[in-house]
Amino acid sequence: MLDERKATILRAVVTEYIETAQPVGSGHVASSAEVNVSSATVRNDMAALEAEGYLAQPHTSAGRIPTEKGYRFFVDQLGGPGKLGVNESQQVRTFFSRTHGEMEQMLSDTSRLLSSLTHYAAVVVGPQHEVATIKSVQLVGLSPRLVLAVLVLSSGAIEKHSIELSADADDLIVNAAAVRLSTLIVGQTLASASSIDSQSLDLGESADVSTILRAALAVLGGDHRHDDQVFIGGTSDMVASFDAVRTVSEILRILEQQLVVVSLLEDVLDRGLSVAIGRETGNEALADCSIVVAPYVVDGETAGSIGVLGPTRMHYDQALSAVAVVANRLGRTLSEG
Amino acid sequence: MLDERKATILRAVVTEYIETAQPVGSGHVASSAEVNVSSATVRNDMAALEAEGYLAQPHTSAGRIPTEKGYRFFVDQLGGPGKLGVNESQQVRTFFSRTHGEMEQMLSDTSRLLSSLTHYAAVVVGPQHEVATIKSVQLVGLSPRLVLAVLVLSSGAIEKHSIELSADADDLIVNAAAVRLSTLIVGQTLASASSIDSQSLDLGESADVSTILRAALAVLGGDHRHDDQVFIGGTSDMVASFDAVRTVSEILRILEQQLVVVSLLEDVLDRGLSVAIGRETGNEALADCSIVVAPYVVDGETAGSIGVLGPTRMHYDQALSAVAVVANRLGRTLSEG
DNA sequence: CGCTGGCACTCTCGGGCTTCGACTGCTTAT
DNA sequence: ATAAGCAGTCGAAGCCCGAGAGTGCCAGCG
Repeated sequence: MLDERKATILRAVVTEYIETAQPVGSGHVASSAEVNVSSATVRNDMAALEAEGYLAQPHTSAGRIPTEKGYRFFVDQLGGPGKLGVNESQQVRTFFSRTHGEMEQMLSDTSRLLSSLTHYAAVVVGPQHEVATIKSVQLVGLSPRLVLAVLVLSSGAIEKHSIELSADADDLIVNAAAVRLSTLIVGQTLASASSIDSQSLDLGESADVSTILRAALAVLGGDHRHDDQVFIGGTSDMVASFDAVRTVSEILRILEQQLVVVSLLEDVLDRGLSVAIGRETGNEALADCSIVVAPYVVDGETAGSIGVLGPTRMHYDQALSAVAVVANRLGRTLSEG
Repeated sequence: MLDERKATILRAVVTEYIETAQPVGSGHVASSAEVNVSSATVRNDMAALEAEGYLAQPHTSAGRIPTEKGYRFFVDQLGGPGKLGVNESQQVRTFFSRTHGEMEQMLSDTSRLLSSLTHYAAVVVGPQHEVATIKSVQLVGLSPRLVLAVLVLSSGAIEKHSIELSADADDLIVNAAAVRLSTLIVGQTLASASSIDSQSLDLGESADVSTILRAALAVLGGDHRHDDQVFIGGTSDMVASFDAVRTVSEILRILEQQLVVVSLLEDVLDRGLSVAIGRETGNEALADCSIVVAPYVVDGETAGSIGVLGPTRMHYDQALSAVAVVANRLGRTLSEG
């Protein structure tokens, strides 16, 4: 597709533009170390690259800027994440050696780590609950008609659902229901628990108990996509990469919708990508942004994903390695527990 | 301090500046409805107001801009929150009539509501756990040396703490400890539970059980300030009020530090204020921001606080009423449960 | 004595103009 | 094919100037 020299020139333009945010002229490229031809030759090739859609000119007599296609080529030929700098890998190492305990805290800290590594916004999507098994279930009556179901999952995550009853229930009944519920679902995964047919179980129970049981199972079967835990950090860093407040506001609006963020990451992963550039993200408001994603694996299963969101002129190599390393370590750390 | 006319003029300048973000000249003020003197007279008074520190001039031959002192006077003479517009109160009413269930969800939604009412960033600090009583406590063994303590509070909130043991513990022992722990702390408040002297209780227990108990009580006694739940919404709206990306980035950096945000609000409340203007916030990075806060009361006790963060040229009356109304309704809604 | 109209002055903002410089594309020579 | 040179283009920066908004001050008026 592109001969070697054109590829080198394109690489040089992208690198330079990422660094300076200024259109890159043929002179700069020619004087760069990797290119050993005159600026005139570079000009010819750059004109060809523009014709093929890799570069664009803001206006005549300005330098060239990479298009999305240009970034895409650049990213593809990087060929996977490289190594992290020494400071960065040190930072990752000490982070994961110190971290322990509460999962939320840890995921939140991870998003901070990732944003501090990349200086872009970092997104950490917590493990899907579907695959975790239920360690314990408890029903607590908060008021006569309000019962709280508290699930503890093997991952250490906690899920709670409130159940509103149409009739008062006293503690004895609630406890009976809790015991029965435990025998039914402890040890199962959330997914299998939620598929229990509530019709098949009301044998031998009192009416009150089975009412609660049915309500509880119905709640469990509800939409678990809302339970995705999302941790976003480093928005202030990312913002500094843009110069229009307008753009910033739009990006923040996206980030405030956690469901959108999650599906954004999943979409990218589903398409088998680890980087989405500009409109590839599938979101018009992110036309000036790129996303770098990686899934992380806990106990052999893909559990969740992490990613960074930055400008299209992102330091892709650093972002790729940071995301890859953190995803890897995060998965390993969560597997140990 | 200020005669009636000067006060009216100051009011007019502040109102106009909040609206337009442009320096206000004597002509505009003179032609406004409340002022019935000539622009020359207004000029004289404005010069006096500037000398007294209420107004400032970006440069000669520009109009005047309110200083912090000017805003302060303006806010003080507002005399408490006014009424909300009909659309807004309708919005609040439908929100609180629909809301129910999970506390986190509700607080998060509340921050969305507040930001949509004001178009500024909204902060909702969840109820302090100290005052809630413990409804239930459960110990779940996740791995041989890792036990998760799950507390359900009367407020419906859940607290979880992981306990790392120095020796393996099997389920029987964990269960025994859980039972004992329940009798000790259920019904108490978190504060009183955490003050239980762990020395006084190891009578008659097996060594394993009392080890777990001591560890659990120690964890409960830990720093609860980290447990403050903070929900921040509407940053994208707020951002639109500023024009320098630099400023925006600094403000976001503050908002990312939830502990800072919480103490910011509490500081303001502690000083007996409901509005902090510019440097009054005590944070240099918020020099261009103002904060409007209100505590909310659950079951007669001050439980938490809500607030909005916007530019110093904020619509104070709207923000004050929105915060007041939402705080009121939120407190009432949480009291019912 | 306070208010007002008038006046001279100041300073920013925007348009128009010019210069400068960084590019490009093309043509021609090697 | 590559390089060198050259003419042409276009934005950015500087400059000037006029318009406009606003001020401060002063003198006169009720």
